[in-house]
Amino acid sequence: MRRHITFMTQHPETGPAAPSIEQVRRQIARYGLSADPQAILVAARLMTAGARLGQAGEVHFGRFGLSTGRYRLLADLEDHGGEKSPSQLAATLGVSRATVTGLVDGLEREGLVVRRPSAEDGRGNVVILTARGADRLRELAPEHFARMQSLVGGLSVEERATFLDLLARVVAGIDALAED
Amino acid sequence: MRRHITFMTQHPETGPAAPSIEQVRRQIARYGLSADPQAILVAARLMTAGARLGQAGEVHFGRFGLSTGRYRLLADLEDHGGEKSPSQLAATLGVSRATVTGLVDGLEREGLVVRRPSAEDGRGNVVILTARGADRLRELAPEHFARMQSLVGGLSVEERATFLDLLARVVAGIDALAED
DNA sequence: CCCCAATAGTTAGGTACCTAAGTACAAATA
DNA sequence: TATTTGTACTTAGGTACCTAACTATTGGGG
Repeated sequence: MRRHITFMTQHPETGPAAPSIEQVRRQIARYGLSADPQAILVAARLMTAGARLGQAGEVHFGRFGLSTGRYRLLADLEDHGGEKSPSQLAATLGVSRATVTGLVDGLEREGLVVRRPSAEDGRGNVVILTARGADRLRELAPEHFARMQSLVGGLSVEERATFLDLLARVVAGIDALAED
Repeated sequence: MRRHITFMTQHPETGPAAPSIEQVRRQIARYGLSADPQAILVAARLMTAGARLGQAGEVHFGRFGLSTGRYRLLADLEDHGGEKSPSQLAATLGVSRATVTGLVDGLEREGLVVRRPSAEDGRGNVVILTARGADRLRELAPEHFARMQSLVGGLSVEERATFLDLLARVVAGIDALAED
């Protein structure tokens, strides 16, 4: 039971080419810098992997008539009893309130959530998961979790633990990328 | 010497909340599935990290009046002698030709590249890196590589090697997410 | 020699993000 | 009590992606 999805149905086949260590060395040399090629390579590969993963995620969720952002909103909503304000959603999803507005717009068009004015706060809305929305989540769950699991299926339990640890430490360093 | 950048100048402060193992367990239980919570957690964290890294990357490149996509195009161009067709760029960057059209549009507006009709192929263009474009790359290189390096600065050389290996194996499994 | 399929690039429409500005309402303060 | 400050959400405009459709040109097969 596939829906009218007009995006992300073709396999792009491509995916960003992972940079090679030689390419990195060449770049560093070109500007006469003293950076560690291995470190740069790891960072570059991680960014490439992140982009590829993001694109694959869109294809994945597209199969269910959703996008990554819409799925995350729906799942977060269900995790919170099916009712939450846009501001709360923005905070836990880590996106701006404007983005939540857009996501809810789309989900509401599809009938997966509804907006109701907040009882306590005259300024606020409450986004409510509909039965249709809950159905959609239930429907995609088996395939979703199976695919997520197969994503890291090539790693042993110990390797996954190691990966989780290393990943967390890199994530902690992400702010170094953007800090003033 | 910062440029007229109107996007991504505020620190969003937020960043997607990393899912907890309990949250994952709850989701799996809700649908009566038998997925391995640890595996799901790793996959979810990786997707979150990818998204965060992508956003941080935009902030990073925004400091130089560029975006991740535009920087990658510029760098690839320089790596290739400063001249390449849009199709070739699309292939190595792993994006669609339509996306390259948009990226080149922006870069051409800024005077960092120019489009010239191809001599061999009447259908084709050649995108050429301008002196201004090369200057921009040279200008941002020190800060760029320093930040990239500090991104993985929390990892030892051995850990980085391990991370690179594990990452490659996960990337190899990415297609499992989107395959038919 | 001509036609037709394949390719190069652009355009149109859609999605997710962002920032900044605008509107409505709440809460704190003078 | 009136004003000011802060918060909630939306809207406007911008960027990067995507697919699908369209134009132009190339190149192979009848």
